[in-house]
Amino acid sequence: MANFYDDLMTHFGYFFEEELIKEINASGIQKSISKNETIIDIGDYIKFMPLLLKGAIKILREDENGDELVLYYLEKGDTCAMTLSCCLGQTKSKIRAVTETDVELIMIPKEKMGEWFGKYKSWQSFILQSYHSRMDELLEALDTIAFLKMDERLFKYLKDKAMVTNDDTIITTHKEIADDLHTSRVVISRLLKKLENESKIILFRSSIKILEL
DNA sequence: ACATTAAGTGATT
DNA sequence: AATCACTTAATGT
Repeated sequence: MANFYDDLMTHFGYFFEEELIKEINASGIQKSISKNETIIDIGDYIKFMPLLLKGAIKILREDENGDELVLYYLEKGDTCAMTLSCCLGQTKSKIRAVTETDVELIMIPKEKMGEWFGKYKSWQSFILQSYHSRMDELLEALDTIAFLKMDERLFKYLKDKAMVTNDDTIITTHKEIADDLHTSRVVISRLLKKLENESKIILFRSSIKILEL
């Protein structure tokens, strides 16, 4: 008999009243997803709203040419603001969500969202707060792109990545980073080399160790 | 040993 | 910062 009541309590217990936790426990579906899976794609209709229990999810935007750009990461205790607006407005997703690590989450049927919004004050403020913090992160991402140079963006990207994976060694290739930051591999290779000379990182084949956190 | 993939480099725009 | 063309090094079969 699968039950995630305890997980719920540890991650959301301080936030939600017990009644609500029980409701989530009753109507949510727990899912484990392995790393690098696309859980929501652009154009998808969203039927569930995810509550993240473990792991991290990368939120991406894609342009007409299929080029990607990372917007922000979701961590445990977070939810995706996009699903909120999609569920409410019945529109398609405008972002892609890819698991950055192995992930455990609870899927909540979208019908419950509106129902709980009126019923539980804690749910209401949770949704509102999520919106707020997602908006902040979005603005931060915008600032990063608009005002920071590529080398600073790159270092911030590495630190963010180390943060969400809880590991100062990042397993990735220069190509992948280039795709995430929407630039070319050559540029990343050169900037990484520069960071290495500044003793901020150490480069290996297919992995990078961050020294300055 | 050979092919493939990741990373480094110089030159050009 | 992007692109090209090429090299070198590590890995896979």
